[in-house]
Amino acid sequence: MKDDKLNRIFNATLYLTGKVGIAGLKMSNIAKEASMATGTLYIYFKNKEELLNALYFKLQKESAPAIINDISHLAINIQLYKMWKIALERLVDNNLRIIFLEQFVISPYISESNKEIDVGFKNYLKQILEQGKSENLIKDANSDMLIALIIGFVRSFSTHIVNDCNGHLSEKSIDESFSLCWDAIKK
Amino acid sequence: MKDDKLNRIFNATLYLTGKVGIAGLKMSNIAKEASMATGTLYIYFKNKEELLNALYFKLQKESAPAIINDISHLAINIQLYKMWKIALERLVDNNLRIIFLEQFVISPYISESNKEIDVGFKNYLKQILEQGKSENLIKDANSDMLIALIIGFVRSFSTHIVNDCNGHLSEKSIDESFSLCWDAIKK
DNA sequence: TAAAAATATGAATATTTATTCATATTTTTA
DNA sequence: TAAAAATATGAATAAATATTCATATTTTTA
Repeated sequence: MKDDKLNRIFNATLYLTGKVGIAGLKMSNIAKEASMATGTLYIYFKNKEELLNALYFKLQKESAPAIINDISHLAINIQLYKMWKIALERLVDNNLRIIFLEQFVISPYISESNKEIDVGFKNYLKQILEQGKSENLIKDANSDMLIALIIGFVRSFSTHIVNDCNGHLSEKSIDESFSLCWDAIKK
Repeated sequence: MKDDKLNRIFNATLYLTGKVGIAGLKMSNIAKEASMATGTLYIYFKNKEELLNALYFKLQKESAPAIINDISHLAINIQLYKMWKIALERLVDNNLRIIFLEQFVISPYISESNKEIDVGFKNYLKQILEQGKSENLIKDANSDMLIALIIGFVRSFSTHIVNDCNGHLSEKSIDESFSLCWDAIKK
């Protein structure tokens, strides 16, 4: 199955990036981790650069919030809570992705075309925040500042959960952390 | 002057890490950026690994908060404000350091001895927060969660200032961002 | 099911990049 | 200030790692 091989390659790459960083990534190790011969990697990708760019592209695509339309009719704080929950759960489940994405964007491997793709998450968040401000629910602070708080916190907290709590994220943690977040941004 | 050469090497390494990541770091480029011959690097460092570890060690040492003792008699919110301000200003001034540190800790270059060094900042923050809880000023939430919010926000916001505001950090920004932070953690 | 096509292998080769070293320059010593 | 020591140079070499390719295996086609 072709997709299976691709996934094995991608998973191996993510796993190894978390372990040794992009600086330590070797094609031979990726192949070994994916249980295949080094040469096989070159059947699926022209070279290392294309492999990494393909993975980046896939991760970017997947990180687009799938739930945007379903929640737009809800109250702002509920929308934000749902986004918070989904983002936090995703980050905990996919902590390796963050490491890869953050390193990749400043690595020498990133292609020009991939540079242009950007997370819709931020824009969507911004939109909700602006609406919240107009409804007088959210502080009238600079949106970028509010976004920095939300995104910085969710990332930092998810890393803590992964590193110090063995990846176990309780409902209580989700609710309490969102509560902190909400207290910061609410009017 | 020996120190000058060392600084040139360190600055070149930081600069290039910001530009191409640790994955893209080449001894020849470091030398060129520092305006010296490649061989000269090997007079100051045994090899690439030692150069990077030395830089990491230096950054870690410098990041220890120098002002701890001066402010411990002040009210908790003032202590936190001062720490916030200093941390934010430092991060904006030294954004390249964060990039280096974050990549380095999971790179294959980090030595065992350097793994043990850790930031006193978190511990100090924890201490202040615990005191704040006992004085009923800070929410009775898990300290690691509060720390994640503070550190995540300050990092994320400093990155925004560097990337989108040309590194210009106004007093207003410092105060407003701290105000968000304080609203999140205060009782 | 036999030939053709596609996929897989990993040792051999090519490429990149770290490191060395013979030589040159600068600084220190006495 | 002249010899000795320290520092600097960058082309040559060594080492690490990406990529290819002759060969083997598996899958598809008809």
